[in-house]
Amino acid sequence: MQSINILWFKRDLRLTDHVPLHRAIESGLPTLLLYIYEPSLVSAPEYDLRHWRFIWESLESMNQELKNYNTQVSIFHDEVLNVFHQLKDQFNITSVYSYEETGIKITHDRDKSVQSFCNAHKIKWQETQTNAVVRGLKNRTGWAKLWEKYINGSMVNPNLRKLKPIELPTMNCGYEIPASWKTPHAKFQKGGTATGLRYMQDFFQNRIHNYSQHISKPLESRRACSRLSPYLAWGNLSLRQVFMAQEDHKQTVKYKRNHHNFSSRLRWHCHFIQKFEMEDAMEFRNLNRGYNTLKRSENSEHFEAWKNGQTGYPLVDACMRCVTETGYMNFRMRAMMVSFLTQNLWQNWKDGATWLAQMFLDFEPGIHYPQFQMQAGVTGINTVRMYNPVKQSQDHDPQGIFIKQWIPELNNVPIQFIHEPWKMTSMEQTLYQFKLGVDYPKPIVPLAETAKIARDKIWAHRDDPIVLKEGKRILAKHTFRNRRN
DNA sequence: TGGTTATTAAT
DNA sequence: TTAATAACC
Repeated sequence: MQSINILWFKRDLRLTDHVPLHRAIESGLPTLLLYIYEPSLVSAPEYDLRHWRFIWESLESMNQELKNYNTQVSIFHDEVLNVFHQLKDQFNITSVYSYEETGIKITHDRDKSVQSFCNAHKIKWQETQTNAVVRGLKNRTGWAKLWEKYINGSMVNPNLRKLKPIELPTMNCGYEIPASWKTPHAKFQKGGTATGLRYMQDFFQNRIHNYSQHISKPLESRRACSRLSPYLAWGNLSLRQVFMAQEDHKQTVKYKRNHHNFSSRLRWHCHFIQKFEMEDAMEFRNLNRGYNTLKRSENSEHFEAWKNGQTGYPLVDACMRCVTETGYMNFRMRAMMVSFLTQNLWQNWKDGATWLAQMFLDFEPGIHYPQFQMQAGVTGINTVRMYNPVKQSQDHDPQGIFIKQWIPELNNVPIQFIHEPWKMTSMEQTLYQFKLGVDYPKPIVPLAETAKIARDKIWAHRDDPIVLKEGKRILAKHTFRNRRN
């Protein structure tokens, strides 16, 4: 039997700055490049067609480049262990190389079973640290230094010329790859390193000058922000690749404020993933278990209204519809959507987190859950930020252009009512041929009242002894101790 | 990178 | 009376 190594791609769909691929190639053995679509992940509620499509585009982009080296990524659609078992029957597998994944429970459990499989068959599984996320830390002491070390390290570009092609026998591995995964969709960003690089170059050359000014605006942010999030989430680009490009470009401009603001957000990226890496129960439970006793309501009608953009609050509804259609939303509006669900509608964060995971093309578990819980106010260490959608609307979409783009029912509503259509009198509704409650819903909950109730409850609960005790634990584990407060 | 309300300072 | 600031949720 032929001895081979396996390079198992997960959320690292690229060929540049790829340490495991480099190590696999340099080992000297022929390396099988492998990607596996897993049915158990495909059926998980966090994932959506948009993700499988993005992955397909990423793989195609890799295979396009690999043509020059007479090889391809082998793509399967079956459970990982089934694929590994069949490969083991065909080859003498020496090592499996991959990146460490900070994922949801399904992928974590799968990794544990892969580890047992490897142990049982004397296969060495060599995992490499992903970006600046460090496995096995007990607290954050020294983590900032590790981040610096990673970000200032050199890129590791594998020598693809050394790849030795492998004849793969016909294998009976699971299912066809659905045609819908291979069909591009114009409204979503296209996957692949080449596309990611084009976004990056365009950002630094043409768009970053509006970054700080437009970052909070639902419409303008779509152009002024980098739009690199899906390429980072799926590993089309490495974090330091983006960071270094930013540093290089910063040297060429006079005003560095935008670069500074952008790079500070690149810093936050690994900070949150590290938090989830060290506290993966956040996928299911409140980080601060003191909040378990603060009960939320369960109202499926409210939840459905939120999901479908039918809450009666124009900016909330526009954002929800937009993210469903396009997979992207800027940070502030994401925070507002979550704030409305968990504070005004007083719903648990879990179902909302699952839904938006599905909708965000850039779904990154390690950022998603910590952010969601912070916004839901269940960490006990962050101040609760409750967004007023009317104020956000007046501040960041004053002309209602974004709102009207996503809520055509409001097309007839004049600008003075676009943020608060419920304030139109029946005479004005007749005048503008718009009927509240017919053309567009009345607000499903009163804004000021629900906000006050939520604020009072959340803040009263801050003094709960378990919240305080947990707060201390969380601070010690997840924040930088050498800092004051 | 919140919002609301009470308090104080500035006209 | 209003703008700025602090306190509180």
